[in-house]
Amino acid sequence: MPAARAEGAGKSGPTLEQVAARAGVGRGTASRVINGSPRVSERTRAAVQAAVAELGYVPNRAARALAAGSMDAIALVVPEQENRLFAEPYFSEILRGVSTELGDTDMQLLLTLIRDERGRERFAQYAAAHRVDGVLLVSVHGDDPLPDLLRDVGMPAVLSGRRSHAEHLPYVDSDNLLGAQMAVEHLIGRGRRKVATVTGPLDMYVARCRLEGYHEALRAAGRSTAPTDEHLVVEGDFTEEGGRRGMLELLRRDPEVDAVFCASDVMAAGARLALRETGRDVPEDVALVGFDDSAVARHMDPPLTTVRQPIEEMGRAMVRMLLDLMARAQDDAPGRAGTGGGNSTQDQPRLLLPTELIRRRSS
Amino acid sequence: MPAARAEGAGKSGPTLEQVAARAGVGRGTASRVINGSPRVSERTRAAVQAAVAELGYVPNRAARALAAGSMDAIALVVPEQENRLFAEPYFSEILRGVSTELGDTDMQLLLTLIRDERGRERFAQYAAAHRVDGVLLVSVHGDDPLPDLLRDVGMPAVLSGRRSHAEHLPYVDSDNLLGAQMAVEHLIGRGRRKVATVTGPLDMYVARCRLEGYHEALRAAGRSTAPTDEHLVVEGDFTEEGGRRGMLELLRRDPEVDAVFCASDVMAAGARLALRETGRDVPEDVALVGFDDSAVARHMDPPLTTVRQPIEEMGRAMVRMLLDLMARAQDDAPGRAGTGGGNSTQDQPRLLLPTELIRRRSS
DNA sequence: CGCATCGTTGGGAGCGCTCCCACGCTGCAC
DNA sequence: GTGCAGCGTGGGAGCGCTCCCAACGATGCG
Repeated sequence: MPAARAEGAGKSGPTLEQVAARAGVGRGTASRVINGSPRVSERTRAAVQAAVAELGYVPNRAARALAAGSMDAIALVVPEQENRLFAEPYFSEILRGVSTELGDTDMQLLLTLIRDERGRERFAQYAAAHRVDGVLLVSVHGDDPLPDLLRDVGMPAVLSGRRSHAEHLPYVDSDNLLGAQMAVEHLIGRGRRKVATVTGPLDMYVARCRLEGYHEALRAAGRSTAPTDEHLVVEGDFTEEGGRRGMLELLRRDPEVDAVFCASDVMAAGARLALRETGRDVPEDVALVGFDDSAVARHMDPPLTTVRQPIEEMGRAMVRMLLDLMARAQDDAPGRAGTGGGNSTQDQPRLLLPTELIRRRSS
Repeated sequence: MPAARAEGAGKSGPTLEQVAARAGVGRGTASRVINGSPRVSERTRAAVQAAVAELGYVPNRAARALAAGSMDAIALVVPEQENRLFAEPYFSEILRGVSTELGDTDMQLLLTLIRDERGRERFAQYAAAHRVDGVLLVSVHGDDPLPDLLRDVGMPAVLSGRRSHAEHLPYVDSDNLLGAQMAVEHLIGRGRRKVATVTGPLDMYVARCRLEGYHEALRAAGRSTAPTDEHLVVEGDFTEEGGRRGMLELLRRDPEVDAVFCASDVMAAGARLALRETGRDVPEDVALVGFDDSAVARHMDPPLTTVRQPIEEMGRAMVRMLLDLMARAQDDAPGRAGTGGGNSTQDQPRLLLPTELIRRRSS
């Protein structure tokens, strides 16, 4: 047992070279073992692995990235628009899912909050220069140029949530329509006669989906969806105050409303406020259902029936999808132009995860 | 205006070499301009900057890191213990602060969730190999070996929150003691006679601080803090159910309790539940104050009086502190052993940010 | 028995950058 | 006029790694 220990005392750990030397093999061979190449004899592999363990070798990412041309890192990009989605459990759960799924890889997670135009541009440039291998885009607005920009420079990217029905980029989304439909069907099933809704801002696709789910449920129940009944639909903005105002407006239009589906829990909280102000009980006078199953829902009085999305799973799925895209990009690059496979830009991966109704006392 | 554009078509952007060539200077000079070295003539600087702009040059981080030995990246480490602190606004606000402050640097933010022992070890090794330049540790437990390990390998690190009164590592914390004291003084000021408290888990320093603030306020008001009054102190665990049980226990010990300071909003929500179960009104029968000013507080019925910490500012301060430490480490390394400065390990930077009482209807 | 083949292996050639040494050149003192 | 700082500057030498090609011994075949 040679007394090899005094090397690389202060700083950075041992190098591949040192590992190779200790294992009595060449640099190339050591590299092969570490990267799991099959073309190595069992004996050699064992020797190198022993050396790695003894020296506590950790590959230098920078060197690896430089030599291999890939960064072993993906960016999670969060546009910090009014930090709405940010404080919600949404973000942290996505993060947890992403991180969990990434834990098995030795891919790095780079977190990028985009605050303004300047930040966006900076990131765009950064991505264009291929400083990351892939990008996860959380809650992009429909008019954000970033997604298409990324596609143009050939940077693999996955969206959380579609921007429109015809989303042409890879995405993972939850089934907002069906979720909303279930919520409203639940309300109808409880015998409610006048089921109204406070929608999200209708320039957001997610809001339109939930509204459509509302309509779908009414239609399925054989109830009119005629324009004359549109007075039971009010557009909100996903804020508490918006929910409150929406509820007040509904009550003004029709005091006999006995159920409201709010397109977000926060708006439901606002609606709850309005109901209290006007002396109505929940759920006796008006049943309330939200969407998101955020903390607010559990803590409302009464606890709010709501629709849960599998957010953590969405994060995980996004990562899986992105890694897949990255591998595909990797394979496509070297030569093989028109193989039999035919991965046209048309078959972008997409995934719709199921939503679930959480019944609580508000309905 | 030469028609130079067809270079580096598909992949990665232009290199320093290309920039230098275009500017008609050497590689070294171009590097100097880009890194803002003062030893460059004005003319040359302008020429290089023009070339950079024309080519859309973005330095290759990997190469820079490899050559310079620094990674231009810091890690934000979040131990994902029961994801408690994670869902709270705490985490997202810290993140916002960190990200904002980092926006001015071109430092990268690496997010690392540590889920288990294995993850911890992995990160420790990672850090030991100097794969990042600094570490931000969020909500470490007192028995976590990571902080000291980082110090041992000379990795700059800043904690959010002390682990004990004698924290010997750089930290940023909020004034929990004074915050709690203000809360309880407020309760006393409102004429409450029997002010109780549900603490956090007392093996956490933050919980002990808040408890001490409670005692301090009582003492300042000339009220007994004798052991006989300890029946007004119940240990909770920062969970809703813990708060509920704590409140029930308090009520059992003394049904005439008329005010409770809960060491977290979530526990206050639990306490609120218990009060409702036992038919007590808030604030008429029992006044309630929480801590954190989380979303729950605003949405409780009635809205919860609570203590706000400047969390985003804490994030920013942590980054500033860490960058400072990193610069210092940078300077210390080259030669200059015992300069006049005398930066012994004793004067670790530390910062205590003020807390603020947010008055709402629950008190 | 010689030659092609295959499974392994060693190590050179960079990846793009920073560091640093050496090289003009100018300006000034001698 | 010679000497010598000092400023800008160019470019070599790596940083630690992966990629790849040549080389090697052990086989298998004609």
